[in-house]
Amino acid sequence: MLSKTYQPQDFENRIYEEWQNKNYFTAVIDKNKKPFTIVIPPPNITGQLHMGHALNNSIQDVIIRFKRMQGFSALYLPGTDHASIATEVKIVEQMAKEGLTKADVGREEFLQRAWKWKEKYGGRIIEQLKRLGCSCDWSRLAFTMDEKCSKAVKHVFVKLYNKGLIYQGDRIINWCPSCKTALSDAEVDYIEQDSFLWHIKYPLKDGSGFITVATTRPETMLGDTAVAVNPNDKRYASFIGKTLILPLINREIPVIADEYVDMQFGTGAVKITPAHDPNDFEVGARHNLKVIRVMDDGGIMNENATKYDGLDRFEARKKIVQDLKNQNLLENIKPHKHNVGSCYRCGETVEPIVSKQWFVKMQPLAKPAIDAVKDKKTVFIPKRFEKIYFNWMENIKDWCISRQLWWGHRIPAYYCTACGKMIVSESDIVKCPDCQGDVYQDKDVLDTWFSSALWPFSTLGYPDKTDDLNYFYPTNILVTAYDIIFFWVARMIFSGIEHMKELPFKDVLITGLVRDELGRKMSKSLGNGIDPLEIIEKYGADTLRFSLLIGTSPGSDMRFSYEKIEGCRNFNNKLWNAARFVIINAEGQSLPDIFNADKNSADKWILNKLNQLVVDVVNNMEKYELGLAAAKIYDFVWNYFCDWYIELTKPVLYGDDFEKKNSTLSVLVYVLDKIVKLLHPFIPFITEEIFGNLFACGGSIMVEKYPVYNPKFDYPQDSEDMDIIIETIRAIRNLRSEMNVPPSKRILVNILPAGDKQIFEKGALYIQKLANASDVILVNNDDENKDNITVVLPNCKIIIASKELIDKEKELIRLGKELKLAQSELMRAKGKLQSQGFLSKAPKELVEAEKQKVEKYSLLTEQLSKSIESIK
RNA sequence: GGGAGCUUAGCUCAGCUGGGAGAGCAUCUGCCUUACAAGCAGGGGGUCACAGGUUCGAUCCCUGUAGCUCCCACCA
Repeated sequence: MLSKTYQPQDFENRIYEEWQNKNYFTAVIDKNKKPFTIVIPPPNITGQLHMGHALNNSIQDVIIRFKRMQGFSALYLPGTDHASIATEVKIVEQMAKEGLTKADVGREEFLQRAWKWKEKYGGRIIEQLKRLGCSCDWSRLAFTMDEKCSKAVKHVFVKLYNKGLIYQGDRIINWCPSCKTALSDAEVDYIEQDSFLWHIKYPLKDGSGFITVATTRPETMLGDTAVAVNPNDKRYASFIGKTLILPLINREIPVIADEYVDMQFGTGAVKITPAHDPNDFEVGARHNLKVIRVMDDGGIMNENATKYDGLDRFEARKKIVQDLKNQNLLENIKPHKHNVGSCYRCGETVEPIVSKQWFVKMQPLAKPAIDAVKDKKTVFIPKRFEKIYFNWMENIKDWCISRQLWWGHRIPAYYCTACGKMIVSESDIVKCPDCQGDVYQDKDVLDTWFSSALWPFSTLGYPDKTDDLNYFYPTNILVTAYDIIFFWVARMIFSGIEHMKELPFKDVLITGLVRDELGRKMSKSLGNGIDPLEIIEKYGADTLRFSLLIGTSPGSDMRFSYEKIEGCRNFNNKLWNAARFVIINAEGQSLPDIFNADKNSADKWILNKLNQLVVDVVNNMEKYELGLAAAKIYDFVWNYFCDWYIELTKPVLYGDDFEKKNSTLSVLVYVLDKIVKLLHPFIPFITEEIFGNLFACGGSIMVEKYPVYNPKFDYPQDSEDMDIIIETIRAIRNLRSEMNVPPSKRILVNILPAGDKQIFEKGALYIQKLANASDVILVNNDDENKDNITVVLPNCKIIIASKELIDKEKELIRLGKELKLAQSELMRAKGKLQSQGFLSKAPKELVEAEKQKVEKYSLLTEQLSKSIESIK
């Protein structure tokens, strides 16, 4: 027996265990079934479940459960990401507490610690996903650094290297002085900061004057190897080719001309520091300038900085500015806002520096990846995100993939200590193949996203041609937030094309961000994050899932709100109690088969509405319009099934005709069964619990069929008739309320049908019970008694003769209101029909409908006026 | 500098290809009616940001304006 209120804590965990024990999550390769695959965006092993995960995985789970119920062999492949930098930062922090550094423990021990850490904490988020109810195939749980994925990484690296798409080179890259590693362009966040534009005088060697340059980073001047001006700049024409003396260092540097210089900005003269600025690096390359690094990997000035050697870069800046001032070389300091790049992991200001790194050549990979999306082989939902994708792909630069970290996939390149030869190899190398000399492996590891890019196929066994890969690839849909389109989605697309010759997924469903109640991004630093687990504890996973899904739309951010959570909890409670009603009544009865049952008009009405709902919902689900689908079911359950159908069954259930009772019960059970099946993907636990109690057959709703349209239960006429009865009940209730009739008071209701009398004959009992009437009498004509209150509806006239209940004034006001409404409707319809354009161009049905409205409302107006007259 | 999104009831938001504005919450009135007070019945509340255009007809399509938000670029 179900408890009186919905208590998710009583069953969620138990049900999840049952599902696992029965292996319902394990996808089976079945040639008779179509596969449907989703690979999880692997959460970082450092992570704990946050609202973003909760949203993202709820969506994936809804889709996979829906497809599973539709008969697909549905695989929801879970896994975690080693998160190179993020994890390494954690380990370093952990060691710092023991007073240790990476250098102290060395690579081996560091990695041991990292693996230990992974074993201890890497599974946290997996357990949390289980609490959420995710039906992931845990037997296929993957990890970006497991054997399978590592094999794929090495294979791909070697393949791309041999193809000339991976190369090593001295290039300017983003460097994090805190993490002490190179970063890709995508890993740098730009934050606007208030700073200054320092104007510095660079004297000419011949003593004939000076050029003033403007810079935001005076400390880099120590690495200047030229000053550039625009070739069209008349102010500086005579300076081009002359030599300057770099202050503080006294290096001779040339004045060069380059189109890159914007004449409008600053002084129109730019100091060129090829080692510490990406643009300057380009200019330097064009003019064969020397590249002089003045900082080390920790952001400390080096020996090239002469007397500033050993100073932190920001200390050096202060000192240099002071020294320039003292030498009278500082012409001006202007406040200036500019964007400063910072490390996306630690927030430290990144330093562009020239360094030897590994790169992926992007042009050849990007081209087919752009075409594929243009050809709609992969579709973004919503579509607008395709622009973001194109924009990035079309302007892509080579991808810096080497990281000076220890936690990650080691680059499979080896160097011979004897002959210096470099060997790139999938298998481990111990001796140089040329000279048999000792070799050592490249010390760097790969960007985390290098392995993530292979995720849709590395997890299925690539490069081996496994059965899984053959059956489950390509995957069907990728569900992810918009903030990792560049990091991940784009890279998976070109990787899938390059290595599998097939796109990794058909659809990309982009989710929005879950913001806090004030609309702010949830973040650690703000401390405004809401823990999904706390919500699950208190309200249940189903409630959390439903609140994240109902009424939301792809790609747009949503606001978390406790009000919504409670609303969804209330819905679950409503569903729970509706189920309780059905189960209490149906228990122990032997019910007739639904197809043979003798169905009354209410039964037919709800079956017809259910059919419409099923069609709508499946349609929405197929298009991944989960928010709409959920809202429609919610509406049906509450406003049709509970508020009307259950109430309509009561006169039958509390009557004494057993046959009718059992027929109605069979419909109640049938509809409830479909409801919980429709809802199961969204709220899997409560629906399973109800299903189990409803049928007590030991089966699981998880493996039941998703509802489909049933042509046997199409009852358009009965449905329309019942709508009329409902409308009539509403009108009476409305009248009672406006007339202040106490709920306990029963009133006699006369009804004069406007058309088909049968509708009301069939519906009289419903009207009586639901409108609290002492009796309902069908009359043939209106006696127009002045003491009657009448309500004119399109299909009938309600006449109530209880004059003691009537307040004449109120009744006149009410009738006046109705008359006004009817008149405005009449005008509207007439107006439409007067337009020649409408008559000739609008669809015929619409014109016909308007004509009928004119008829209907003229009649209504006439009758209402009569009523008003009669009361007066 | 380039691009995207948003602006709908007091609040939070839906509204799929143009054919009479919706939900939840809040609010007001009345109800402990034997599934549910986490509830029931009824009510009030909107120039769909603004201005043009296309159309017989625009919340929806086009153009422009304003405000807010975000992404990309990185003029030193």
